[in-house]
Amino acid sequence: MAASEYNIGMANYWLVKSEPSCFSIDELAQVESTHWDGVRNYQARNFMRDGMKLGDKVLYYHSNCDPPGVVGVAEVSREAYPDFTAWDPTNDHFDPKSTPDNPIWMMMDIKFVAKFPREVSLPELKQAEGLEGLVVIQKGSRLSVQPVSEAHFALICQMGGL
DNA sequence: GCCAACGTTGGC
DNA sequence: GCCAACGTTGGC
Repeated sequence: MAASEYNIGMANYWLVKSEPSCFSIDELAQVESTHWDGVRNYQARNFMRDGMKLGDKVLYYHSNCDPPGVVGVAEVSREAYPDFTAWDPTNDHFDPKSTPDNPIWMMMDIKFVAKFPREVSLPELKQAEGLEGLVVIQKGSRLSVQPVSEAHFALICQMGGL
């Protein structure tokens, strides 16, 4: 199922990507909770704004590293609100199209839940039986916030040793 | 570091 | 509205 076809109202499980050199699962564990800012993709924003509800569980994925993969679980601790980093000209993700009166980008808060006893690498995800259709294993999948089915979520947690 | 895939921008 | 050019993502 393509992400664009996903029925937003039914999703309770998600996957977010972060480069560990930027913000790793260990850093999330240390700060307990953080705002998930800097998303500048409309599809990802729409998932945050319209789909992600308080308490929804989130797979935490490390991208752009070796190996990439799912490293733990977080949960939504505050639903979408305007991403104020878009209004700051000194911020890397500054976007002059967004203003306090008409914010176009959203962020949310997530909190740490658990780190997997073992990382589930991207090659493992691709090889696993039962993960067909998982967005992150599709070729060219760049979406940084993705819906995940309940069955896929449960299987990946099991693979990670939770 | 390379480059394919993808999203966005802007000329027309 | 089309599409070429461009910038970014992220696996490899």
